[in-house]
Amino acid sequence: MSDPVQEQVLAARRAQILDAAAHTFAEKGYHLTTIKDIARAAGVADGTIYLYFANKPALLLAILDRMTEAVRDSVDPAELADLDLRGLVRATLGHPLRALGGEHAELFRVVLSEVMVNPVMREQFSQRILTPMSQGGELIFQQWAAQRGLPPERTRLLTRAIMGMILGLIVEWILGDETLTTHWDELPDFLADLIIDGIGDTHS
Amino acid sequence: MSDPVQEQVLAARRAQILDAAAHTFAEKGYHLTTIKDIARAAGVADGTIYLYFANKPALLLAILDRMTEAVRDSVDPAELADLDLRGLVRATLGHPLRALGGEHAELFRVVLSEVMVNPVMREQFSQRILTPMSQGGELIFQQWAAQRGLPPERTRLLTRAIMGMILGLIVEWILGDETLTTHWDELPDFLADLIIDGIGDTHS
Amino acid sequence: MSDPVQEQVLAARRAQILDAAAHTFAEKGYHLTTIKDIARAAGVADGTIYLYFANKPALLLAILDRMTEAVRDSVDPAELADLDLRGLVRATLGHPLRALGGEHAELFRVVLSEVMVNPVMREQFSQRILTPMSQGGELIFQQWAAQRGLPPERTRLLTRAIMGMILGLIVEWILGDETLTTHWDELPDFLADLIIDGIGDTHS
Amino acid sequence: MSDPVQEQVLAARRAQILDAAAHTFAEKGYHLTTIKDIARAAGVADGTIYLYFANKPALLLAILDRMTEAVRDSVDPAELADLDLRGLVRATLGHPLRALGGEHAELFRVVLSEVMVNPVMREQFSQRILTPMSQGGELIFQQWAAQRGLPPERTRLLTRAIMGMILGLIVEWILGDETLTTHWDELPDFLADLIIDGIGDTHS
DNA sequence: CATGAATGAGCCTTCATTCAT
DNA sequence: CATGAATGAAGGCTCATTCAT
Repeated sequence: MSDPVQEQVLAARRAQILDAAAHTFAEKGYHLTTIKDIARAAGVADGTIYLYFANKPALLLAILDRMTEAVRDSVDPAELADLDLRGLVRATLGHPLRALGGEHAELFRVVLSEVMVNPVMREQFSQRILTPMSQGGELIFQQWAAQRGLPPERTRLLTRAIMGMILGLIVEWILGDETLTTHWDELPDFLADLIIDGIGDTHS
Repeated sequence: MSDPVQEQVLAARRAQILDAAAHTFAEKGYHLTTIKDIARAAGVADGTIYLYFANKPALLLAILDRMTEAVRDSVDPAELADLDLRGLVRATLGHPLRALGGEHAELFRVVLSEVMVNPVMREQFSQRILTPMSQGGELIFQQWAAQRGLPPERTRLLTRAIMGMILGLIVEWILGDETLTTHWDELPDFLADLIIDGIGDTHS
Repeated sequence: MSDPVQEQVLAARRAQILDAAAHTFAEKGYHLTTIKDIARAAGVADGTIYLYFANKPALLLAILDRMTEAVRDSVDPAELADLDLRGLVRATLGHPLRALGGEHAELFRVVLSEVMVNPVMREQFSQRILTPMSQGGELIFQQWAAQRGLPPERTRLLTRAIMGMILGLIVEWILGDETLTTHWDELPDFLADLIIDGIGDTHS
Repeated sequence: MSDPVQEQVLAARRAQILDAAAHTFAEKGYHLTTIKDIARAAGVADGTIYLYFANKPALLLAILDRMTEAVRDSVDPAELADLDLRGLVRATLGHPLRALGGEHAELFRVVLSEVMVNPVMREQFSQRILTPMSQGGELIFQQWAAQRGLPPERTRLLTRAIMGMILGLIVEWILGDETLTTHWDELPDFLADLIIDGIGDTHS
């Protein structure tokens, strides 16, 4: 049990199964994937999976855990320290767009799909991904808003709006929007300008 | 067959089944709902459902059809005619937020969940909801963009960003964000201001 | 009820349904044919069929009845009267080979298939087709056997052997034997020679 | 997988299921037999059957395979080597009459019934049973026919006629002919005489 | 720990039959 | 008599989960 070598082996096997699950889920979707599919992809027996995970939903939850870490690790607070507003917004937008819009997209699609429909997953997703993002975003804008004398209510809505934009763009992208596929890399800049300057002709 | 009264009866029964399906899907999700569940909810026998719909997926598609009509009917072009930019944006945002965020939300959740994972549903959703919205949005901004000398590319991205914001906010709201639940009605105004003016300190 | 015109109409409708059933059974087989298939082919409603036939098996039984008549009608006792042995055998063989091997074959296939497995059909088939054929055959050979001083036992076996040959050849033909398809018309002559002369080299 | 003991166990279970299927099919017919029936008869769970057979038709095909082997094993070429014509014909007839007419008859009935109606089964039956029998028979008669200067065409028809006689007699027997039931054992001798000598009064 | 054969509840779907119109 | 919508029992098959080896 407490043998560190043994623990490593177990952790490795767990990871191997989770890799297989992620890969298969991404390919066929959660409901169309069978435990047998995952076992085959992982090169283990069906029963083995139940030595590492309680059941099929637990696999998806574990994948969500992993995604949580990936998102968390992609944020470097130090990096945000000396940026001006535009840089800040640009960075805030760029991270999730890159983290979730890249190769993890197929998996994110499956997770989000289940999150929308499964209460347990929804709760976990909110707690681990959405809430931290909201709070992080609010923190960033709070300071700036205080200087401008804006009510905190606005900050909260602003954060939601920006997060929504990110989430929605990823969804649109997942659904196959060609314009987004082509211009994905330009988005952070474009959106930062949009959010900061708006589109309005304020001088006329 | 061609008896108009009989046709009405059949249409009513179809609607009755579809109502039951929508209700049950919304409650338990698509995959956890059985045909028996729907039949019971509709007060008909299992087999009766197959007189009106080819199979289970067809029920979901029919629901998507219904949603399509609901969204389409909620837009009144005449209403948009003499609005200024701010009013235009406000209206553009308000419609889908109300149409999909209101009572149809539970259903929208199920549909979107399946759309993300099921190619057939995705195709239909893109064709019937997303593409019309994109084109409508682009049309609206095109004229305005032409006056400002902006490249059409920007118009396209702008449309996506705004649509994304709408979609993402609905998703966030579905996932249970309290701030959004509380301030849902203020969103159109708030977002219109954000999009037109931006948050930036333009005078300094 | 006793209105002769009305009776004609009813008989015609019954025949129309039976035609449709025969046609559909022949095409798809008994078990793969649905009442709806037959109704469509007959141009009537599903329920109408039950006004003329008790249930699905009854349709097959009625078809067997029809086949019985067809076989019976194809035999003309007068024709057999002044034939010599060879002619007699030839005629005896030719009739069923033509009656069941021709266009009725598809239907005969279905009937025989069900006869082999369904006790009720088997009983009927034996009573109406097999037994009459046996008795007819025995009658024909009896007289001839008596002249030769053969025991009646032999006559009975001989009849079975010849009937078996006919039945078996039809089955082989149904199963797609090419040699038989090509030489079907020569069979009566060939078989008559075989049965009468044998293949043996009787002089050596 | 490659454990020979385990393989034996699996083969035994497969046989056990196939036995149960054969028994139940023979009793109730193919279409009236449910997977549950077979499972119960085999003493296993429904799902277990699908670990050994792809689906219900596969069970029937496997039974056909078994019958093929039984027929093949019943033929001993060496035994036929030094027989005269009469002995040869007698042996040729006796084998299938015993192989298919004995205890396998019930099963043969079901198989033949389905063969007549199901293209896949028909193809398999032709390939595995009918064609080998034809070719075997042709081979046997060819040599003899060559000596007599008969055209090969006749040999082919002769083989079909004899095979047809066998097949047809089995069918008649299956359908419950009492004369055949009583005199089944005498058939090979009787038929051999009939085929070789014919019934004709060759001297008159 | 690993295996994978076995389980059996449960799902979607079909279709013969009925009966109100 | 004719219709055809409605019924609901039943069937083939899948697959998450267990447990003896």
